[in-house]
Amino acid sequence: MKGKIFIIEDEASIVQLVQHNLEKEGFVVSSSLNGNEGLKELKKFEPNLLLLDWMLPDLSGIDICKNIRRDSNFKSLPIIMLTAKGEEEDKIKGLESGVDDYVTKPFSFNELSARIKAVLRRSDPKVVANELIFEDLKLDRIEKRVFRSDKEIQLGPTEFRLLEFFLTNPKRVYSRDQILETVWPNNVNVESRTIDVHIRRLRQSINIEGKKELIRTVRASGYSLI
Amino acid sequence: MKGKIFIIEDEASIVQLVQHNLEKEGFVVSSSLNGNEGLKELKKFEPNLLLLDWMLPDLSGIDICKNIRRDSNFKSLPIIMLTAKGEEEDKIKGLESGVDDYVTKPFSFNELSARIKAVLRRSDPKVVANELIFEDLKLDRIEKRVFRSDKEIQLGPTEFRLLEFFLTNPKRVYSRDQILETVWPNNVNVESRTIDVHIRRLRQSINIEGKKELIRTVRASGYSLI
DNA sequence: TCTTAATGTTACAGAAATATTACAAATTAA
DNA sequence: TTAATTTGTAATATTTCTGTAACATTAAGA
Repeated sequence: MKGKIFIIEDEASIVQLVQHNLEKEGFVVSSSLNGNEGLKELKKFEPNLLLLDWMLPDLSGIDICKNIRRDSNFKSLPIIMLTAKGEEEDKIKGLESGVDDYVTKPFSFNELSARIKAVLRRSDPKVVANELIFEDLKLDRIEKRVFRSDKEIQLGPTEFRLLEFFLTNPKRVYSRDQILETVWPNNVNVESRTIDVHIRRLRQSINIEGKKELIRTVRASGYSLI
Repeated sequence: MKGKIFIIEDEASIVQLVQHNLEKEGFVVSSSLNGNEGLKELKKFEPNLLLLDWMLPDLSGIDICKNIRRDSNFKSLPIIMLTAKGEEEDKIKGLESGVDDYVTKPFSFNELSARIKAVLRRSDPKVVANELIFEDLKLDRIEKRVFRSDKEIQLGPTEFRLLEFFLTNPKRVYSRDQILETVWPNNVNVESRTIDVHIRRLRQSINIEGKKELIRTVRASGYSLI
């Protein structure tokens, strides 16, 4: 079950872009171009998260923030602030007014999306997918646990990330280079053969007696989750 | 759903040729003959991929590239660089400025098209066709799987490429030389009779009981997919 | 029908890719 | 600090794939 997101932001183009993409991801979205009205609508809408522009024509983002925090119904509403580059970042960072995160414009939708999910995951795990599931394999991103057929499996950090990666796109074949780029921290240089070893370790961990192999080797191409 | 492609290239004849052919293939294409303007238009256009000339009158391709990579909205926009022959290939190859591929002029449209699709397939699989289908034969380029009448078939790497090749132009007859050029990695020398053997292996794999032969021998000419 | 060139088929050795193992260095926990 | 875990790599084993040569079969024209 995806959650509800409210946007208060005066640049219509941004609202449009974000709203459209979030809806495509399954969120229910409502928005306002204006601070005062936005506040009212927001309280009717009861979102799981608020995207809030820092600089609005009528009310400043900060004022809205404070207003919200005073209202016992919304005291713990997660807020992500949208700020223009260089816009007193320090103030916002240090801000104890209860902003959960902030994103500086211009931002890519993917970046924003990732932040939203990260915040929701912490504050309201129900509304965001924390579990990646494929067949009888389950990975919980919050609890950092992995299960095969309801039996918990112990993985090292790298094997965990590797499995997480495969689970985001089951069946798709990834080359060793693609795996390296995504699973390993940037600018780390490891031999591409190293991946074989981690694949082996992952296989060994997730293959329990009597269940089928889940990682497929595609010669000359790479690996995939079946 | 095909994607959007933007072209920045000052030779009008090239732009025309490429734009026309890409549109014929179903892409939405926009272009600019000029670096500075191109940058602006590009950001409005929001393409899935950029074709970028290496040498432009005003800005160099490299500068554009850097500009794009600094903009968080376009940080991961795939870029294919167009370069004249011998034009500091090494620099471009070694380039860490985030070019995804490059094509040297003069190039055939087919070559360019193939590169574009290969890059898109990695970065943005939604916008490019991943399944090649002919009668009851299906090849999935992302999952690297082949099915005949919904029954999965196991192929070695070369047989996979060979079938992929035939599937891009069913019914067309290819000579052994054409097959060699396209299916085998460049600068590899193999006997042309070797192809017969691979055809045999491919036939053996894709011919399932009760279904008709799919590869046709055209004496003195070559082979085709029926 | 005979001849011949082209294609089909088979088997096999070497090559290439992947799997496995062991170990030392690096990291983390105790 | 020591102990335990995790990581990357190199060395080795195993598997799978490739190209070729040798021989078989087929098709088409003389």
